[in-house]
Amino acid sequence: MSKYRTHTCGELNLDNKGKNALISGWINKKRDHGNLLFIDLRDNYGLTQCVIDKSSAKFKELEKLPLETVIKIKGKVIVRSKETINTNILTGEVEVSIEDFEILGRTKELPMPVFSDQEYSEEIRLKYRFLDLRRKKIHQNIILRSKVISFIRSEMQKLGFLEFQTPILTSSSPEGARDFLVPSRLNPGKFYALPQAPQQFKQLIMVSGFDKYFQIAPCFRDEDARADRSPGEFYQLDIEMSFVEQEEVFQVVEELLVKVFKKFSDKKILSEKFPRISYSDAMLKYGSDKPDLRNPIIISDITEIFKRDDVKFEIFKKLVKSGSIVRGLVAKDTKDKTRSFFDGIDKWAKDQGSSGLAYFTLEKNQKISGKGPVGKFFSEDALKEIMKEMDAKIGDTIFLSCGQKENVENILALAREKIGNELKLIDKKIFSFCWVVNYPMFELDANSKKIKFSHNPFSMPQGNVNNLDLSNPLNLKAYQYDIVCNGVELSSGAIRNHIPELMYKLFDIAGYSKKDVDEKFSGMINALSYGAPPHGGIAPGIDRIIMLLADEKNIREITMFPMNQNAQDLMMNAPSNIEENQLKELNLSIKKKD
RNA sequence: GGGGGUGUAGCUCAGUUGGUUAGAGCACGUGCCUGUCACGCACGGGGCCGAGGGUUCGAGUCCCUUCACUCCCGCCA
Repeated sequence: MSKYRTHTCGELNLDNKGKNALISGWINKKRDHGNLLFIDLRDNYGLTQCVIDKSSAKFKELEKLPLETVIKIKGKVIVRSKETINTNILTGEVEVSIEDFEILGRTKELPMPVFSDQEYSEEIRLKYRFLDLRRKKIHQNIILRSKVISFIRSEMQKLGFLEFQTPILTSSSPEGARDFLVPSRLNPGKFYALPQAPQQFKQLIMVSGFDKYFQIAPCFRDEDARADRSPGEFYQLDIEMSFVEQEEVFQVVEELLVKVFKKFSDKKILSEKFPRISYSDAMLKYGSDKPDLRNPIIISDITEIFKRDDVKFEIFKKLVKSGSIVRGLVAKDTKDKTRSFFDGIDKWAKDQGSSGLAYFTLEKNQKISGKGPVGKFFSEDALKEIMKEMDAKIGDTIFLSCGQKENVENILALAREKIGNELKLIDKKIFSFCWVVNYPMFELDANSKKIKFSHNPFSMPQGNVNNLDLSNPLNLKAYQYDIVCNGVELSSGAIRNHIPELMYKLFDIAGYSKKDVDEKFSGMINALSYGAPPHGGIAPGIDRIIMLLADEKNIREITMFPMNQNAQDLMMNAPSNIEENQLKELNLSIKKKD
């Protein structure tokens, strides 16, 4: 028998009636009636109410113990009278009558209460993470995370995938995010980099003939944090398969994600066969490559309307003449909304850094007219055309943005979300997945005006690989795909380019010479030259999946020991200063900041 | 690197137009209370109002600087 317990705190019920029990845990809550004391004892599994009255010699001592003291209680399981049953806890039909107890771990005064639904500052939560993690909601989130990862692992194994570890100390790569660097003692002046993803390794695993690989892989990127993005490290379900085309990757991932989301959430999956949307369609209709498809609002391009003579909206017309575009969206059935609602949207848009949103509401008395600040600029014919183009009806409001494509996409994507929320168009009880496909291989860097890889440089371009027209690289599409769920980018993947000659050509377009490629990607390019199978994969973000399942907006709520926004661990005091001799060994010196 | 928000008791927060001794709930301490489950009641300890400077007869409150936390933009193949 265990020295500490015969049962956990979530275990006792009517079956244990009259039995002796030994339970250990934290004092979650006391209710002291002076002559009668209730103690809720908590462990990982649940709560058990324990009771003692003043006739017991132990009463006085127990009464004095502060919350969160760890104790062992010895007592008898007794059945609660009907009116004192607590249906909120697993053990609510019984309680333990305390005969003896022992203090296992004392506590100082708590810097933050454990028993409370209150919210606390991140600072205190992160510094005392071990207390924070005792609290119910986050404790359950972390358990959920563990279960999801175990489930994924076993499903992947069932699907015939093999799990492999890849190095944590590897080489810095020029593409992508900023690397975390680790100085090498044995190779003075040289550095390892922590992997941003096991990208090259997983491809090397395919070249090595292992066929189907997965890993719950830590990834390290030294970029600034966001609510949904930890600084430093995050986890991906890294997957790679040989001898597959895009569709075969889709099949595996759809099946897996549907299983995971069905098992761990009550929310409905809108379509188990994820709809596919081309990147260009997504940018047009949703202004974003991570559209929230729960939101029914769709963006349309009506630039042409502003070239008509019966449209007098001179500001937009002038901009259109000089190359701007006009796109807009329809807020359905908003004729009864107040002026302040519309102005609020316009003001909000300006706060987002745009030039604002023009709007008018469609009315019909004798004839169709536009009501609102810019409504008068449109003839009835023009309005009819707009209604046709945008699928708008009388009583709807049209919001318009005019400007450079990128800015228009941006503000309308935000407006779509904002208006969708304000009009309560977004069903919070569903998951709406989609594939975004046909990403461009290259894009123009806005600052340098140079052509760069738009996603992953190792992706396979679409078209006949033996006779690819590279004269207009910006038109080239790649077998590159993302999964988006409820507006969250869940994963990114691609069919890889396994043909070295083609890879040199593509890198050349992005400004890398053959020599550059040979140096920077030596492991990969070398391997591809010795008989590489066609292969492809994907890497769903574990943290984001858990966030969706746990319905949390902040990644720290599903991360056991996260860093704060400045990439500091307040509990462990990382990063920290190091000893002079450590620096010396590494041949490093710190330049003082002035 | 840039913009917004917050900072008052151990914790969560009030604090009016600049005006006496800065409040509440929880936690902690003392006492009362035998069926509570957010138990109740009474009393008590606890404050460099993030830090520094300024305006003023007088600053938690106004101004400047700075620090911390957070959200967003940039960044994140």
